[in-house]
Amino acid sequence: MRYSETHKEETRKKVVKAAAKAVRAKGPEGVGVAEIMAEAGLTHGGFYAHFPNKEALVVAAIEEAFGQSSRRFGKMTDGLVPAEALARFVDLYVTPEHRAHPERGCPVAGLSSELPRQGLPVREAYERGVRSLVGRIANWLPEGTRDRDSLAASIVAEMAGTVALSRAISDDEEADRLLAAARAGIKARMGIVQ
Amino acid sequence: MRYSETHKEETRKKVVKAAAKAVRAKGPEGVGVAEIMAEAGLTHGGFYAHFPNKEALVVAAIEEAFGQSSRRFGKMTDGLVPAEALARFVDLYVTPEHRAHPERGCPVAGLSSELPRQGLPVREAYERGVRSLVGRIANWLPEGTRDRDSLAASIVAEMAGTVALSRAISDDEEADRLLAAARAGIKARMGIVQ
DNA sequence: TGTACATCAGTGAACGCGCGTTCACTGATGTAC
DNA sequence: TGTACATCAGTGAACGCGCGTTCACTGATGTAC
Repeated sequence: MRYSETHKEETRKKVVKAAAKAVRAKGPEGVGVAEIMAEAGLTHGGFYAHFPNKEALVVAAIEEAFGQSSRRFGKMTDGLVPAEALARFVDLYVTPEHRAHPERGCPVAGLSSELPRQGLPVREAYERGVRSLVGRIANWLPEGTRDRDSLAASIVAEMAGTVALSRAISDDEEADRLLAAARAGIKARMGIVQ
Repeated sequence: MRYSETHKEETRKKVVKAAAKAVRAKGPEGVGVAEIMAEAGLTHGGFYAHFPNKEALVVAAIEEAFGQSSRRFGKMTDGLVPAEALARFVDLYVTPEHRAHPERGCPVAGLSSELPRQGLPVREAYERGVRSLVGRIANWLPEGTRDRDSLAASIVAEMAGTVALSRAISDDEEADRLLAAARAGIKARMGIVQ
């Protein structure tokens, strides 16, 4: 073979990573086939050797984006007891840093409003990602909690909604105050729950 | 004149209303000049007698959308004392009804993730709308509350984030449980604040 | 009172551009005989 | 060992379509003289 055995798979990964970044930064419509291929060092024609169409790339990109976020947050809360892990998570998620970098942030914060309008395969990939994130949070909630999943989903919604809204506020300091108020609110809520 | 004196203004209003519906349902990129003009009973060529470009229409549509939502929610909380108004607002906003109808819902819930990527005029219009909504909520918070605006913004983020996330959950009952959990959470938080 | 011209909302063809997708082709390597 | 053919990731031109924008034109009415 002209290329190593893993070559094609490596190329695919490069393409998906570039797409994961683009989909977070610019949304599903902002992912351009030619642009993504160029970022992976290729020309656009070769795209269809890897994916049947653009939608398949967006699906893979969303899965990759959730996977990346999951691994990053996983590492940072690893070994902590549930209550600490949850507090840590909130302190990592609801931050000016996260507000400033959608391109490597949580897909829920970056795509929440537009994703429900996508085609079924994309929505399904997104929903799987949401469920996985909600599941992680749910596991950190006290065992006796009633309807843990709904509560966890509600916390995810609150955090993601806050980061999304903070991005709409042009004044940095004002946005920081919103983020701080939200962190306090979520933590207070956790206190109530326990 | 061929048309009545108010004719052009009426046409413009029709166009803006159609655009306000479209921008909520499909986002700024989902607003098509030809489609909007057709909904107003006109052909696309006449568009530029009313707006310099599509972006100006999107700006007007966002202003209209916030205005509509504001008037609707205003009516429904009119005359209530602050705490009641806030509770009423939450009960109207965080609902299956709102989840099911983005096309007449709050622009924050429908556009939060994609709006920060728009051009400056659009972002500014959106930010004005957000501020107006936040201001309304802030006025309902007890006077002694520290940093009312940030707290109000955080509540808006929570409500809008919840509705947006609920739209990503395909199972209706599961989505309803999320909405109920969020309503309870927000109200509990209001209890803390007071 | 009549004629020529101005006004202006709206029409519809056309243009340009971006973008997803297709397809004939390339060129390096593996395989059959 | 050599020759012909198969394989396959990638190339780059071309196609088709949607969509924002432009522009010459229409036709009804108002105005100047």
